[in-house]
Amino acid sequence: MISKRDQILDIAERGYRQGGFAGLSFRDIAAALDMKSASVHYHFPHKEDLGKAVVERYTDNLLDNLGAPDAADDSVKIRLARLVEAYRAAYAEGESSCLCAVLGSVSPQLPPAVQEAVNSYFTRLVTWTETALSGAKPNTSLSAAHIISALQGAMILSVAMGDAHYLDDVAEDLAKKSGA
Amino acid sequence: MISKRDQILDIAERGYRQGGFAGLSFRDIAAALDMKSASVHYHFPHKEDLGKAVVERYTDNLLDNLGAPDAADDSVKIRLARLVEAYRAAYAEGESSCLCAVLGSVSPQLPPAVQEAVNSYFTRLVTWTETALSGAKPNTSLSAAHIISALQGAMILSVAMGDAHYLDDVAEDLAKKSGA
DNA sequence: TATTAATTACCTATCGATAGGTAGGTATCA
DNA sequence: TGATACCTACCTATCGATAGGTAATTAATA
Repeated sequence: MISKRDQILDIAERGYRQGGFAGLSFRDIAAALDMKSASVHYHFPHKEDLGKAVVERYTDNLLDNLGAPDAADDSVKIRLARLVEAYRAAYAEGESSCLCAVLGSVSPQLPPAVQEAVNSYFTRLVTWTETALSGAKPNTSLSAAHIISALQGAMILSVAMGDAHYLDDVAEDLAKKSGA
Repeated sequence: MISKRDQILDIAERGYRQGGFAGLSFRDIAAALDMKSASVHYHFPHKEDLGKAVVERYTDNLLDNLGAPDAADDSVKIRLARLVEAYRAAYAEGESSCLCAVLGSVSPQLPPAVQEAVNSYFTRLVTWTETALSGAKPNTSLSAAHIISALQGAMILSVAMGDAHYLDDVAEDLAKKSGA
């Protein structure tokens, strides 16, 4: 049985990804769970608390799914394929953006704790990708920041145009460049 | 002398880029221009009208700055440099995202007219880039969608991390790949 | 074991602030 | 005189947040 707290986090994550931080209210969440907004405040006193918790859980879940970036029995290609697949799956469920693309693009206007959580998301993800890349042939034009940028951008294009092919193209391109 | 309508558009563009569509109100705009919110409604009756106008002007301005994508006396490298420079300049003034990255990422929740304007932005920009790219050596791994994705993503990283180097790196990489 | 104390997870009701939007009046011009 | 560009004054709906209360569960104690 899934705790009410986690249900709130689920609704909030979906809501933020679809409409941004300012686009989802305590009442929206309460309505979706058939409860009162005051009860949502019980679990997360301030909106900043909720935003922070959503982003942190999102980050932890993603890194869990990605697994170790330095497992000896994985190739660079396999590691990057896991990364790309995570983004494709995220888009596929609900045709919505990466949470941290949505939030990161308006970072200056976010509550400090949420800002920091988003910052941490990107830091951890770039670090993961850098580690995953170590051992790649140096002549390949792959860099961690470039890969994350390309995925984030393609996700936005796909959402804005309602067409997954932008993300698919980047996936294919990355698969090719990461060799056999 | 700059018309009040254009001043509203200026404020709205900056506001949307920093805080998203839901993050800027008629009252915010009025306060910034030392007028009343009812007067903003005089120029743009509904928020949807304002959003649409902001995106359309943004798109037109960008394409104006980019110039013709098929001028005979320009190389592919020069054209792409203009594109990249437009994005770097957009970030530099206010360290804020591309308007259509902010809006596009929450597209499903935007008023229809704004959604269409954002869609049109990406369509026109990808078309421009495709034309600008024609004539490039086919062995280069450059595609219009990839370039736009990379720029949008890097811009988000730069805004979220408060560090322009993500955008700079993509710029450098693109310059290298587009040959002499 | 029975009683008490605390805690959990909600509720109703309300706060001041703010959202988008409107009706109708007023000053300034061609 | 009529259009333009504002204004005052207001509306309804919603925002995040808080106060105060209640039933059910759990922990501690006599």
